[in-house]
Amino acid sequence: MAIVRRSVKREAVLSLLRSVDCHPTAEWVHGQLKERFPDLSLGTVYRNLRQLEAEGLIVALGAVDGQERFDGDISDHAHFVCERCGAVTDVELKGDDGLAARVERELGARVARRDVKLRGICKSCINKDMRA
Amino acid sequence: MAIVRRSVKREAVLSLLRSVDCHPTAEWVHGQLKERFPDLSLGTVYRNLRQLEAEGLIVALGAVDGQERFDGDISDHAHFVCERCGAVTDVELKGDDGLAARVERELGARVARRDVKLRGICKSCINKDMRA
DNA sequence: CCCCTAACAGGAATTATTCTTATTTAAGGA
DNA sequence: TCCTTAAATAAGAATAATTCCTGTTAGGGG
Repeated sequence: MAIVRRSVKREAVLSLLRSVDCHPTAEWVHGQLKERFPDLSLGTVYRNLRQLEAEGLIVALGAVDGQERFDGDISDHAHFVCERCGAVTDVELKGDDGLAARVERELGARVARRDVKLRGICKSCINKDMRA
Repeated sequence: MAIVRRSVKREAVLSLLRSVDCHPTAEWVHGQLKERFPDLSLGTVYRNLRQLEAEGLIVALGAVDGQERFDGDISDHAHFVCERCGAVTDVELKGDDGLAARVERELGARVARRDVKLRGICKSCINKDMRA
């Protein structure tokens, strides 16, 4: 019988990601959990993030300014990325546009997930520009 | 008056990107152009790719397997990314779904571009799995 | 012919991420 | 409780894509 060990630290990474609405980097996660686990190493955070992603419990959103972002919300939704400050905001996606089905038909591929990102300048960066 | 110097190498990078339908990495571009410019350095390729992107003449698609991919086709279209072999395929996008407009309204942001990616397994990787 | 500036090669530096190794931990059985 | 075993870990080394730096070259305007 497979020994199923739950890692307390991995659970902590997962629930942290689920509890925030930002889209943290590995380093941010490490900083947050350092309080509760003073000996937490950055390598452990990376390893657990990768494992959680492999299990489909979290999603990697791609790098913003050279650092990977993670999302604990695995529901189908889009993201707005501010190219000025790097902030990532969730955006509701209404229904399926049939794109995945079309790609499966036209390319003979199997589509596992879609990833919709909008890039631009967020409200607060626009306001900063005004004041400048 | 601004001195506008055309860089032969930058032009070569741009027209190479425009002439292929794959979505190359900087290293691939460097390898291709090495024939014509034996002393071409990888740093120059990176610099020119960045500059072309800043000018809006090419698009950076985000990293696949740790390496940035570039696209010389700046028309609004989606991409299918094979998670097995890393191949990137263009997918036509039919019209605007109004998402960008909704985000501008709801978030007060300015949306510059949308980026739609589908991930999964491409046809040829599916076939490889069959044979295995 | 002389500046001025962009462009360049070559290589060093940076840095996010992964890998390695020795160690610790916890679960389950005896 | 003690032992076995495999996952989990910390710490730090290693990797590798990308950027930065320095000295040099070359073209165009004046």
